[in-house]
Amino acid sequence: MASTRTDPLSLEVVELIGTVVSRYHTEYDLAAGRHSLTGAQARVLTLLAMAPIPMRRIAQTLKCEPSNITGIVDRLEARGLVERRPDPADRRVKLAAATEEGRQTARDLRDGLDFAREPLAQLSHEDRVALRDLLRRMLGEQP
Amino acid sequence: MASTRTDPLSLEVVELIGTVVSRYHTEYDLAAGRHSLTGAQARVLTLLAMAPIPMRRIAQTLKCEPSNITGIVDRLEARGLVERRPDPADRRVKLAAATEEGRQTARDLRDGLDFAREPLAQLSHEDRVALRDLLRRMLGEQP
DNA sequence: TATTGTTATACTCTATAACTATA
DNA sequence: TATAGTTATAGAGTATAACAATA
Repeated sequence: MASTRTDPLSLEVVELIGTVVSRYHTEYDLAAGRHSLTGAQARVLTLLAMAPIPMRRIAQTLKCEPSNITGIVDRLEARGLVERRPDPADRRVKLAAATEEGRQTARDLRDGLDFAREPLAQLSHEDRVALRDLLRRMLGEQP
Repeated sequence: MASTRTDPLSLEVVELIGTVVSRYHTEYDLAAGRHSLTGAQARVLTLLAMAPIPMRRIAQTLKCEPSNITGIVDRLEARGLVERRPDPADRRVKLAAATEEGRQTARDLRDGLDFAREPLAQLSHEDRVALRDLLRRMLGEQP
């Protein structure tokens, strides 16, 4: 088998994925902008809409330094989308949690992500099933 | 047919693509970092490695304001990876062009993008052909 | 007048290091 | 002493507005 890094087919797939990434990124930031959120703020809010988590774990999930999260949560908190709560089990920890308004904004954000509409609409149901299975396998998830 | 924005299959595909985007982004920035480049600098350099283009067109391609490009090209130029040239046809225009060292760095950057290695290696040749065709169709390119 | 690139400004994100309050 | 969160700082990316040179 040819190397996964140099054969023309793999290079083309990587380039196509690069195009998808660029397009997804553009539309994600657009959707965030409609709610006056930056991309980073939207990602944190989406995370917190699922469950309250400690500041440090937000940083781990987003792969950035914990000190950055302070400012991002500050700005989300100033807008009433997020709040900090004490952790009864460890008084050092602060749990960041989405407010009801924050959860609603997260839902709007997801529903407003146009990515699903235009590019995905090019594919039939069968195509989407095939794409889902390929992506699952590629990412090493369960079938 | 169910809405492309709300049916469970499409939502899962969008989520899977989100995971791919996150992973691609992480590895792209890692590859750029190995050359002491930021993501934005790496994207501009990759673009200029193909052909010299006016400052304004870089901004259009990257979907940002032209004023931002000044600083990014400044930093690439300070490292000898890029140079500004006059456009003989229009003295207002400056053409940004990769130097030989810049083109070599762009090649190293592409070859060092590990994305092709790990996730794509999970797929057989036939799988990659199928993925390529689905992505092409999704992005509205020629078969 | 319109366009190209730049400068100036302000905000956000990012990493690093030092600090505080807990553990 | 170790850890969680914060503050302070500096660099980079971003948008906006105003400017000089050229068309």
